[in-house]
Amino acid sequence: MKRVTIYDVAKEANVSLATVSRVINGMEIVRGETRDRVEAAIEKLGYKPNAVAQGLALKKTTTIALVIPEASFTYTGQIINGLLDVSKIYKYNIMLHTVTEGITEISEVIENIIKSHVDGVIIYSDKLQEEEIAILSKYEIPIVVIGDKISGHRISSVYVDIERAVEELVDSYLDKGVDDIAIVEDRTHRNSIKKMIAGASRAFEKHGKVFQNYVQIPRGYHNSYDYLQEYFKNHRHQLILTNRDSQAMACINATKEIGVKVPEEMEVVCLIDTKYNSMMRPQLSSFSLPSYDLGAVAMRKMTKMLEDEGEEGSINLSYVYTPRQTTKQ
Amino acid sequence: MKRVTIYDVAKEANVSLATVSRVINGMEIVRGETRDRVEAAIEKLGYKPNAVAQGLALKKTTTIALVIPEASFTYTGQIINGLLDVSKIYKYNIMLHTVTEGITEISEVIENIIKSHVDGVIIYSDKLQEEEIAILSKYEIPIVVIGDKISGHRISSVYVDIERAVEELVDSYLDKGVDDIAIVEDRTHRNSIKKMIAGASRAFEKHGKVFQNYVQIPRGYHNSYDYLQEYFKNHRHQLILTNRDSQAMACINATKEIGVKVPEEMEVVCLIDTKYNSMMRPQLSSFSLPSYDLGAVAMRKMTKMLEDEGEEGSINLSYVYTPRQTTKQ
DNA sequence: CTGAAAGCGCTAACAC
DNA sequence: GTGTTAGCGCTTTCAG
Repeated sequence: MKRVTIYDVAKEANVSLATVSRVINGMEIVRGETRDRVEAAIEKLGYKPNAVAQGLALKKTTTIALVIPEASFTYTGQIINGLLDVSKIYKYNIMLHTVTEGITEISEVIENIIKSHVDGVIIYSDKLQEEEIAILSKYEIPIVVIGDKISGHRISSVYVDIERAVEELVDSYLDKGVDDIAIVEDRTHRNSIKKMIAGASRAFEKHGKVFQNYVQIPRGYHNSYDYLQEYFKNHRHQLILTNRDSQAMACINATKEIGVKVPEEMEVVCLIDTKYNSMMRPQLSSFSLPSYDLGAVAMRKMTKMLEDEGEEGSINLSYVYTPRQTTKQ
Repeated sequence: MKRVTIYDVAKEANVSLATVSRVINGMEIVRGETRDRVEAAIEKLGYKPNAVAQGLALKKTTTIALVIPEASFTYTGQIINGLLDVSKIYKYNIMLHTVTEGITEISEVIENIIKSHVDGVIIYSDKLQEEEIAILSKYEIPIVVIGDKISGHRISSVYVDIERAVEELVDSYLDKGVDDIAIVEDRTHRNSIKKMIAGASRAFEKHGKVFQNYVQIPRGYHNSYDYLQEYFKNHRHQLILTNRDSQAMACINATKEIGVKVPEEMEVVCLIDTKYNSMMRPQLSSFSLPSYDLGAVAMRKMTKMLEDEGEEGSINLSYVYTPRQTTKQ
């Protein structure tokens, strides 16, 4: 079937293409009888407006680009779900881009996005590339950043204050006299880890102490598991903080085989968990960061920026700490 | 910064826009000196070709639409990764669409895709909507279906023969005299379940028996867990087959609390697992369907269809059964 | 209320 | 080799 255009419809309905354009755009000024005729023609021909041509004429593509780190969608999946649900409401399409350290040059992705003429871009990346954002800004593309507090001209953000979360938790432990606290520092989420450490440091400082325990583990469950098994042979901590549930599980599984009891001898808390947490034993105490909301709110913010110019700002989403079986109380 | 167009570049370089078009498309016929001048202008102005305009002129958007069920990216995530890696190589953009029963009308998504004028669409959906495929075909949009064997004019597919996988497994158990075998029938993956049952049925038939055990569970881990706990109070099976690792875990956790020993008293095998399988105890015996490859091969197939017309066909990807701790041997 | 025509940015013959 | 020009399909003044 040859793609039918607005001309075909116009001819069929015996009107000009301008009129057809008016009815597909729901303009009220078209006379009822004419409208019916056009709609009949559209129906008969199976006409669908060409979004590409509309995009050209309107300088507006109604699609926004989403940039995420590839790898485990276990975490980003929820963000995507939130984003898509909202994008559906506002009729935006989503162009998906992933960046993988070493594999995908982020600059290529940015280049691509610029060429695409998307209406905006939502970036969720652990390592926020100032430089890339600057380029996008130069082309005046509205940006919403997920996970980092940052704002500016045509730039908004949605984030969770990880630093404060960790600070509060560590603070409460220090109050109880627990001060052998360690943060597992994976290679994949440097930025988050930095914030976690900053939060812990602040809490320690408040107690006149200095925080310095971070355990650097290699990437991937198996590697970190092996590493941790070795590590725990001659290290012990009262509380371990990790970024992801998988890392927390690696710690727990590694110590289990050496006979360390969780939570009696070692407590464990992670920032982000997945649905698998409810299937695992012990169930991890976690902050359950609101992933779905991060996505949904980011998309909502984007639509606002697109509709009423100058709606920039950063939104701080709240978290809920949920103690489960890996902490004492 | 006002978006610079091909005209601006042409003026800056003192050539016609046709020449600029030639150099950005890498046509060799441009004289070296001219090319340099144009490239200098492009660089100076920060010009990026407008993909929308190119799309209109070429009737080719170099973007393909991906349709997946929303919800758990834990499984589809790998498919997406495979797809994106390949799409990067061939310079295609991915438009992400999700369909959720009850929330998103699939017909709306299809409508959207048609308007977008994508070059092709890759569909991964448990319930393959013949009707939707028919509509896409009508508009002559090349399709690659993931997970179902189907092909036709401009339609290809990439799948794993689940039916055979289950048949072989069940057959081997029947050979050993184990015949109290049940399949967990979740509400979410009807199509897969149908194939699993078909496979089991064939094996049973071969042994002069008839398969009839399917346990219908509700959606979601908690619901199914509760349901199964009730169920196992007065039902026992020697072997349980599930679609996802989460469902297998629900069975295991539900029976554990009643004192059923896995794998001694009950064996469990799932079709698809995730990275969490290596963290859980017991580790599930599984088929580990090649999710990443499904995505990668599907995308590769799509590029082939797009380049050389008439490359349709269906590709059967192989699986590997990996016995772990939930089966006896 | 409807039509004619210019223009969105780029490609692809077709001339020169 | 390089420029001219006619579209690609749609929106949007501006007339009528």
